[in-house]
Amino acid sequence: MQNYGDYFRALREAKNMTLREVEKQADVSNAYLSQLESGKVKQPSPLTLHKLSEIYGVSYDLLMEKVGYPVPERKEKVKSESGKTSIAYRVGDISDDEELELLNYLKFIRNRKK
Amino acid sequence: MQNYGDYFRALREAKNMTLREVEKQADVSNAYLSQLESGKVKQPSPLTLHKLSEIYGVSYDLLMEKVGYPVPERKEKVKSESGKTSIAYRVGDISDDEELELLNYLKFIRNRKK
DNA sequence: TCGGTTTGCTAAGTATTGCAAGCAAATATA
DNA sequence: TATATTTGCTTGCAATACTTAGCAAACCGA
Repeated sequence: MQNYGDYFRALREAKNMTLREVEKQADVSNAYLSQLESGKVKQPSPLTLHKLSEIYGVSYDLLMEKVGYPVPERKEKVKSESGKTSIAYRVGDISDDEELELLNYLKFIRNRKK
Repeated sequence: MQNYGDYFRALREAKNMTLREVEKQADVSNAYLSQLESGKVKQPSPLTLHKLSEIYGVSYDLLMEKVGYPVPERKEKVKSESGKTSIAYRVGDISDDEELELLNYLKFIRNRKK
């Protein structure tokens, strides 16, 4: 995993693009791209990876994983009508009692504001 | 959220943890955590966010989005004018301000019975 | 009250991301 | 051949993530 620079270079060359072409489209300097491809960059920022993923047509997740960032779990359950998952999702794990109190408090907040 | 430092602080206090407790579990210095919570850090690394997400029991995705990193594409993800993920995707109809209030109230709840 | 411990914070330092400028070799154009 | 342009690369720099060391106030038991 030391040499994902080669991987980025392969992606670019597969698209027959020059460093300066990628620079223009991704708004990332050709200097930095060169460093990236020669293994002199350890962990490019998620934003940079996101731009490159769009240009090269590979998934953002894949690039995140390539450079060693934790990758979000896919099976995250995220939606609920009752609001339980939703509140825990934003506030952290909570007990049923706490959930009830929070929902009541949320109601209080909203009535107060009116 | 402009100052997500408050959010991280609320998460920690809702768990009744000290900076040094989080430091131990996350292997992130208490000094840096303090800077993070007081808004002196712009974009903590994905690895740091991942560790904190596990300790605080919130989703890694949520923290990534909070600090402004691109989040992996999801099926029906819709962007609002502000660029943030829309309410339709976000679970529950909870604003950032409400979220902070809920976290602070949760902290109150948990300290109350001691 | 006193001495130790806890807690949050700041200061200073290291390492890395990413950029602007510019160099050297290859390639194109005359 | 001679000149200009393209291409990848290196150097020096600013910004920032993150650490170690340590300070000041609050806390706590004797």
